[in-house]
Amino acid sequence: MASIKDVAAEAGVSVATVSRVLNDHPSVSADARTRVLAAVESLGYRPNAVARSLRTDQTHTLGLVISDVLNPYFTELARSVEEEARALGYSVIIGNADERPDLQDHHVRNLLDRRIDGLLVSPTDGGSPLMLDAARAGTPMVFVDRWIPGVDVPVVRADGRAAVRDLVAHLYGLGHRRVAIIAGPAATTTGRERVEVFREALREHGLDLPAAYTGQGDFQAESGRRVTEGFLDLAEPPEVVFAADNLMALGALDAVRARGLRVPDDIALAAFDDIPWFVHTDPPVTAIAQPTGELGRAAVRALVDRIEGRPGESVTLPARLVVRRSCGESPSPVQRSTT
Amino acid sequence: MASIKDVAAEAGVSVATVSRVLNDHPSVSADARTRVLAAVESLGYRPNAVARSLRTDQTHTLGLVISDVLNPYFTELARSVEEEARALGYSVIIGNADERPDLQDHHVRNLLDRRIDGLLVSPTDGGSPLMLDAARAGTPMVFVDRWIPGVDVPVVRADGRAAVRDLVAHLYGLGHRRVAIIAGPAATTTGRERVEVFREALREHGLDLPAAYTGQGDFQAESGRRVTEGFLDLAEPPEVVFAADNLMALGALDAVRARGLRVPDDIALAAFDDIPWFVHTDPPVTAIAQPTGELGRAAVRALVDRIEGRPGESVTLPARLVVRRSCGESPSPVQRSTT
DNA sequence: CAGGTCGATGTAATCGATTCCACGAGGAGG
DNA sequence: CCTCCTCGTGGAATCGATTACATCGACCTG
Repeated sequence: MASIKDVAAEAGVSVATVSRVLNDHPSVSADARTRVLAAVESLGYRPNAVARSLRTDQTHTLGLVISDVLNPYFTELARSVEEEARALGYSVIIGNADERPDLQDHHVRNLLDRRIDGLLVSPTDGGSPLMLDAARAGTPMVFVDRWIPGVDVPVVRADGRAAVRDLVAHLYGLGHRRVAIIAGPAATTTGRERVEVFREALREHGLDLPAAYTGQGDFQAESGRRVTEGFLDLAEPPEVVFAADNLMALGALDAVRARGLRVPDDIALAAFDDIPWFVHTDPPVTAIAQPTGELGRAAVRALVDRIEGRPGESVTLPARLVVRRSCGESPSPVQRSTT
Repeated sequence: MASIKDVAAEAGVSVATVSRVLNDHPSVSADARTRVLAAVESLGYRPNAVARSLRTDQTHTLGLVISDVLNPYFTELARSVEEEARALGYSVIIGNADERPDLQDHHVRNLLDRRIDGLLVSPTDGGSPLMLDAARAGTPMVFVDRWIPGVDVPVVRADGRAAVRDLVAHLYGLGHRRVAIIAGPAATTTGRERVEVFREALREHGLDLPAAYTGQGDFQAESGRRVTEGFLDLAEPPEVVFAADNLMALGALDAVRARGLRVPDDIALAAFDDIPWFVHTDPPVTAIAQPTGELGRAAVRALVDRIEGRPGESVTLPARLVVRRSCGESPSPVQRSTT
């Protein structure tokens, strides 16, 4: 690989001049500039980003640690993050935590060692010391979707409260009274919050969320299957299952199908997170849709603001209910989705 | 951030000794070693990967440029790639080309600038000069899923020939005669190959694949929708549509549903690439399943072999047909999938 | 015409690691 | 007791960029 020295030699100037041309510094003569550019061209020279980073202490790279790449929600998030970052002149390195705190820490450490300019995390647990230290040490950081309470880091997320309330009203209107939830890990904010919000909304309708109807999942498909099987084994199974993310809903569908039962006739299903496939599942799944792309973009903007010395604010956007057929047919045609 | 100098000062030794301890070089006294480790611990020192890479000319990082992150097939591939790479001591930087050659080149350039040790690509087109140059210049490289013919780079992929033949036999057995395909971009190997293999298999049954039944897609959902609408507008629409990937199958489902038609009664559907959601679509989709995880792992092994100076071989694994209900019910219970 | 300013350029320090080479101490062997 | 190794260690070069500082004309101005 040609280095800046080779270019300097070829153009008959010093490395300083080459560097100036490359970073278009004003005081370079037109003559020198053309000679350098010609040399760059003929040698196919590309600056070594490693050397540049060492010197400038900037990598123009963002780290993104997501909870699970197999989850279409996070995939879409990752895509919008990369897009916005690219538009702002940054690259993104993605780490997949697979919902495991140890893997999450592995990636955070790795990204920090690579001296990324900023970190975007959707934490899988409540308080990795590593991340707390990094935040305290001043590493620019933004939480997206999930967060760690009590840490002074901007949070970009969706508020599902209103949508969950709409969902419960919808379920109640369809006559469902025995309602269950497949929760996410209690160590995550979204894991806890979705249960609380759901329970609260139920209470407004005078409904209860008993322990037997509160299954503990981990946001991955297999746990959705397991919990749903537990529900179906109960003497009095619930009439509806609300999965706190789309993968656990997939697992729930697996479990129901394995028993030869049908949604929504035998048991109804709703999910947090809407994804394109929910339109085509059997039946189409009623879900709470987050403005995923907008979240990703807002998170990047907040992070880049922090990196470049501007404040960088928390953002909360509303989620909304998308009614389909997995909870039963609505007698009154209210709130029907267009899809 | 503490540097190696700080550690050296704290431990009362030279930076050379610190470096030796960190890379466990044999000739360091036990005394020095403990002092250095204590200093590392107390300062919370972590070596700067950027500086290290500059000196050693190794980043212990692989670049992975995939065609589309929103495609679950590539997501699964990315996951297995990262897993295997991690096991072998490498990190992975993912670039999403979004099926666009310009974006692909952007990422390849970016990765090359970062001096990644090796490149894993699933090319979106037939001959990016950038990649050809890189390959010629000796950058360790491996193609996965798709490849560029005539370039001396190992290819790790699935062979769908037998599975496609099985699929056609299945379709023929169900009485289908007017068969259409939604092809991928002709610039990709898989885009071309899947059509050819399909046409060949049809010919073995005396069936034809007319131009009107050969729609041009781009492996993304929207194109599947568009092509399927075209098919449905024909005076004599096909009885079956075979989508060359799962996203175009999703688009096809959208189009069929938008017309108020049903699969498989009005039109049958099959897809290349199997994904978990196909079990739960309405109806469950008959698909050709690739050994995705195995492909990702084999690709990483081949690439790391190249990087570390070993040969690094091409690998071809068989794909297989998974029959579900989207092509119609089989009168004879042959070849039914277990899922 | 002297002095000052400005534009273009080169020299060299620097970032944080790794590693070659030299050096001194101590032990083995003649 | 002298020589020769070996072992542990430090000094300094190096990787490829950026950038502060010095230099040198050319030009402007009083």
